[in-house]
Amino acid sequence: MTIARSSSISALLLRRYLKLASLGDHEQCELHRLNQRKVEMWRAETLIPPGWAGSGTARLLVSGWAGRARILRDGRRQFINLILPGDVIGLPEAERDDVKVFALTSAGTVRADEFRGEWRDASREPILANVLGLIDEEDRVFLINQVVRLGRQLAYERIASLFIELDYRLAARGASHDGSFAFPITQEIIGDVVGLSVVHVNRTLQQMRQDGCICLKGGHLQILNRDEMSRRAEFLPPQPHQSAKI
Amino acid sequence: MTIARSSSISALLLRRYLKLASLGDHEQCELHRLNQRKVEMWRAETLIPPGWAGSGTARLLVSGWAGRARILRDGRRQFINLILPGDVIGLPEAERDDVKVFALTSAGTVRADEFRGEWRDASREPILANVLGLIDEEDRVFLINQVVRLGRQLAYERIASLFIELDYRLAARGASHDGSFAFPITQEIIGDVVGLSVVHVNRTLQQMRQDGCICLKGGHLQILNRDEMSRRAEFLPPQPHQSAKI
DNA sequence: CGAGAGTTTGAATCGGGTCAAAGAGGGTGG
DNA sequence: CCACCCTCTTTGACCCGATTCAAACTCTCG
Repeated sequence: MTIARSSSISALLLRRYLKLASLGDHEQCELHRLNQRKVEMWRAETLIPPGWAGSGTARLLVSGWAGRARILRDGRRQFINLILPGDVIGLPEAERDDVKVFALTSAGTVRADEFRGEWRDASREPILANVLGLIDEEDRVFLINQVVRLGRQLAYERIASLFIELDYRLAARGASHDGSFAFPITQEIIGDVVGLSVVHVNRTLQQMRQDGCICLKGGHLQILNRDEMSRRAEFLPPQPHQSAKI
Repeated sequence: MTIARSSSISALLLRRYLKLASLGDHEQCELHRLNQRKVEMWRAETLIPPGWAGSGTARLLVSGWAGRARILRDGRRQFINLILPGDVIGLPEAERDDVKVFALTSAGTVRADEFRGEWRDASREPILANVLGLIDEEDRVFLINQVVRLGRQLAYERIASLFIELDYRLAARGASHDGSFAFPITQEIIGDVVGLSVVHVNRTLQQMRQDGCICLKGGHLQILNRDEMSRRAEFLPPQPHQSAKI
């Protein structure tokens, strides 16, 4: 029953959620309500006003990329994870005052408190609540991948792992085709994600180019040799649980 | 059919949970049921049989330490987090076939599927479900700390951060007093937690001793200079949310 | 009194960081 | 349309934190 243009907010979410469960008309209608919301744009600054943590509000990122990071006293910065269009910002477990959410590009968000309230209520929204639960699970797997990357992988492996993961996540939203996708962040940010210096990120990217593994230019990334990249990355996609309740 | 001594399972959990919410008689009774369970001992091997993931079962660690780790092809190992007495093993989000749970000492567990089913049902167990939610939240904060440690901290800082975090967690269970607690794991395991080689862990510990920051011997750790250790660690304790529902 | 596991130490090496400076784009205003 | 500027990328030289290899030492336990 949805007409949803291919670029609408609900269409983005639908593409993603339909890979996790089948949504009925009701659920699609619910998601559709998001299209009416006003989009607010932000410029490379925090997407979460200080003191917002635990305020019960949530926002949905509809365009641009963002990232959750912690800053150490002396300025060192570490991104916990990257936030892509279709991800929710402001979940209580994740948003704390010591962890800031940065807009990495100009980014559009809409209010979406339903993601914390109604839609998580399994008795009222069994399907949606289940899907959101599966997504939480995926996110936790990505966090685990991040730990492994940072703890035990070399520069080449870390970046390969990140790229493969991004491809995986973007593909689920229809934003990556054949390992080719828009890639709007700087090498400095890559460094703060994978725990390396800009300089070394650059050298490693050169190496990947030379190996014929990637083509990265003009804000666009293409994974040319997925086998080699996957092998190095040892990336494990989150296998959704067979026993998804209901 | 155990008779609850002060070291009983339910007492351990009670100490911890009472810091997060006030439990009524009903909740305490529920927890008390755990004391009747048969304890199974394990020796330094996986606590989760392969294929167990998503089977709906959960176990409570009642003695000893464990850890969740991922092993890379060439043998590199990275612990995602440490599991202490009173923590639950087998939550669906965390237990996947590619992540193994190791017993780091001989360890006792009891079956505790309630942690995944009944006790998480907010309509039947509002208080318990809320407490378990808060604990999930804490765990996620510790995961974030782990990412920051591995991504942007030096050896000294990483280990200091780990020690302070362990003290924090153990104190909540009444297992640490004045920064002094039983510490049953080897330096090799510390290394696989904080992403360093055994050798360098050793050197760093020597340094800490020399600085008068710690006393570590005979399976016992004492934090002698908490200020200095905290400063270096930049450890942020998980502030429980002011607005805990109900 | 071994034997094995864990800890400690030294020496050589390496992955990655830091510093510094030179290119490359991409906007903006004249 | 060009000059200018700011941000991002790239490259070289040097340095340092951490790893690796190897061997000695210590402790515990049978």
